[in-house]
Amino acid sequence: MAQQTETVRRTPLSRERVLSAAVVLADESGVESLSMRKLAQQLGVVPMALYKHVANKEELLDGMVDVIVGEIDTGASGDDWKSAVRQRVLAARQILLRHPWARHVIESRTNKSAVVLEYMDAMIGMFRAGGLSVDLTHHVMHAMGSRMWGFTQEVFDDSAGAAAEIPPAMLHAMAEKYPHVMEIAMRADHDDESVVGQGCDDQFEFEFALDLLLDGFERLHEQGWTSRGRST
Amino acid sequence: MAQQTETVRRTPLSRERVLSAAVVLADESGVESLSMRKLAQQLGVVPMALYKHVANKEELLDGMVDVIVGEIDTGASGDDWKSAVRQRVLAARQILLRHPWARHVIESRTNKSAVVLEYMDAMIGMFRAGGLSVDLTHHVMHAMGSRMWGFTQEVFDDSAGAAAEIPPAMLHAMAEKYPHVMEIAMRADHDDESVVGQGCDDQFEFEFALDLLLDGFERLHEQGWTSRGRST
DNA sequence: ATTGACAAGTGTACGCCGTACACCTACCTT
DNA sequence: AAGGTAGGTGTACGGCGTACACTTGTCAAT
Repeated sequence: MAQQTETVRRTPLSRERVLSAAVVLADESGVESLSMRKLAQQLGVVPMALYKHVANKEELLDGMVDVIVGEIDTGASGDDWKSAVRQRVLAARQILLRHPWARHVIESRTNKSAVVLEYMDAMIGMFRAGGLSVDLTHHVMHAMGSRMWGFTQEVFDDSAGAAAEIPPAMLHAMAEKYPHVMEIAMRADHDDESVVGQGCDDQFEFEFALDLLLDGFERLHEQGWTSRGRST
Repeated sequence: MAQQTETVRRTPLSRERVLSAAVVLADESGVESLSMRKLAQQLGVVPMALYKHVANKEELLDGMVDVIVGEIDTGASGDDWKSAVRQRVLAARQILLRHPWARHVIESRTNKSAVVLEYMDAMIGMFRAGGLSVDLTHHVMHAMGSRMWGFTQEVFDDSAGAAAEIPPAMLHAMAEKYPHVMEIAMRADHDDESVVGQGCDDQFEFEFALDLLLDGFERLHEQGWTSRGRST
């Protein structure tokens, strides 16, 4: 009678199954509420089972980043380096936008996996192929910062969108205390002759900054930049 | 005999005392190991006592950011807007460097305190005083991102400094897999004719990117920038 | 001098977390 | 048939944030 262990013997765990379940869970309810226990439950397994596939939670997060970075479209393009980089970064952005938690996780990771190193190596290669010197490329990569992953750290919170729900009295008080902030927030909010609509257009802001940087890189490159201001 | 409750009745807690003790603790052992319980112990008090002065841990972190931001030297300068902003940002950087944990905390905060809003308002004011339009200033602030606090998100980890401790065999393997990364890492590492010394010079990288951005802002401003590419 | 309100600090307890460690069990190799 | 091994289990521990009920010390009004 001994029934076949269970109806059909569920598909076994694997590192891949663990990681992608974790990504799904983070997409759904945020990375801050992702726990080994909830992840295990989702997979119909006891928490400790996960530890046969990932060393610990840190490594789980590393793996999740790899999954995301692996999704980035790295289709080659024969364009000039600027367009190539631009295209790659915007492709990364498309992916990152679908996994809002990834921003935070990427920033907090300290070890770089093979997948991440490959991505970075390829991007460095784009600048080098464009003729930028090793040194200039080095600085340029630093200047890119997390923008190479397609996100800005949104220090400048979208105070505009929220303005609608703030009582007028408080709005007035804020306008007195933070006149410049309000000026910008209000403009972004109801500037009817612009495209923005609600709040401000994150995509526009991102491309604005990206192009500013790329143009700056190009200018330095054309001027034959060499460690200005440093002794030879 | 009843001794006077305790030798001398310790100085009472206060929000300020709690916050600055938290800052000290984070400076010493990192923000990730800062807990309400350890903080309480440090203050010679039971954990729940803290909750009379901060609502919860989130608010504690907010308050810690305020302490740091409050330290930033905001001495006015009569210079042109570019130098003024540059000076302010580098002042912020000096403070942030002394509190490495603040980077992460500032980035993860979602609510902006009065102190933070004041800082941002002042910085916006600098651009406006320099004659930049509201729109341009808006985009410029986005482009600054967390650089306005004096830090870059160090996505590009200092692989150079670490290279010294990696066995040559692995170094060789890495050079084959990530040639461009290695090229940069090695150059930054033992480029004897540069100032850099060990690894790469973070301060230089920061100023490089900051100046690139500021120069870009200036150029756009001089060209009378108006929402390029957007319909009127 | 008595009262009583109120702010500050305490003690206990709950539910969550990551994970060490010993165990079982199914399967594969020989 | 024997035994090694990889994958899944169960129990348990110490740490976390914090709810809630409590004592205590202080001071103003009576």
